[in-house]
Amino acid sequence: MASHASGWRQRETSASRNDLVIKFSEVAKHFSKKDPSSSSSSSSCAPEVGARPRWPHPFDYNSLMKAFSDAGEVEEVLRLFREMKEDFHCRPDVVCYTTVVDSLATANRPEEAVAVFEEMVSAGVIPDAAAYTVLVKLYSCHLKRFDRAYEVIRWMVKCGCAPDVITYSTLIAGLCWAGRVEEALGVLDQMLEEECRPNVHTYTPIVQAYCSRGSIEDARRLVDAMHAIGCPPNTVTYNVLIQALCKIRAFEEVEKLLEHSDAKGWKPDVVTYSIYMDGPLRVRKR
DNA sequence: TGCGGATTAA
Repeated sequence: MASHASGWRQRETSASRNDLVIKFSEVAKHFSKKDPSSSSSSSSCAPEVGARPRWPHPFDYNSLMKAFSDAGEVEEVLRLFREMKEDFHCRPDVVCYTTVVDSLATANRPEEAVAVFEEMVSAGVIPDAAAYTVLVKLYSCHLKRFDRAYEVIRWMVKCGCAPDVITYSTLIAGLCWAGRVEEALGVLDQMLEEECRPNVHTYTPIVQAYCSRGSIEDARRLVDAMHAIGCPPNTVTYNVLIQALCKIRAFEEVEKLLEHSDAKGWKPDVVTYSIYMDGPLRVRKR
């Protein structure tokens, strides 16, 4: 494997192009074997507009609302939410409220998302960590209102609901996307103090932030540190790093990472090869 | 048995 990538970098030969085609077809075969359903997108799994649950119970409503939410059909989510309350007098529970709030937040309808959260609280439904985390995501990732995000976390603590890894990782991701890496590292420290163990989802956005500001050395160091502290980077983490390395044309290093992927305990996927092939091809096109 | 988290792109 080491030979073909350095081939692309050095010269444009038909042999290296053939290698690329062969590699690609291998990868394609691998994925079609492994996951026969991967061709169907999430939207094709969406229920039909106007669908109703079999039973007017929160569980059934939520399953349907979630399916519409995943498909980006917010109006259908809201229709079901209204229907369960008004037509069936079926009281939504935390899970239902969280699905609706998240769906609105994702659809960039923050005011409505907050209104539904408030409705939940005034209906006497106690938010859990997932419900609060959706609010943290809204303020941190969507609105970049970090003051509000911190406020939500203080609020949940006060209500006796401890923020968990996902809550903190969500906040960290928002900070990283906003370029506030140092602050994200502060949140990481806070997690450690509270003995809330970070995982790959916590570190990967930080790796990403380092990469996007060009601090590749910091990214490399963090990836190594993840191995050392028993939170090994996975394919997503490596994809982030590989993309940054391709951008600075460090194809030899990418090649090494791929070569040692087995030993490091991760497997390149479609995204990896898509990044990997795009890099050298883009350079060659110049 | 149903809710919240990180990556690519034409």
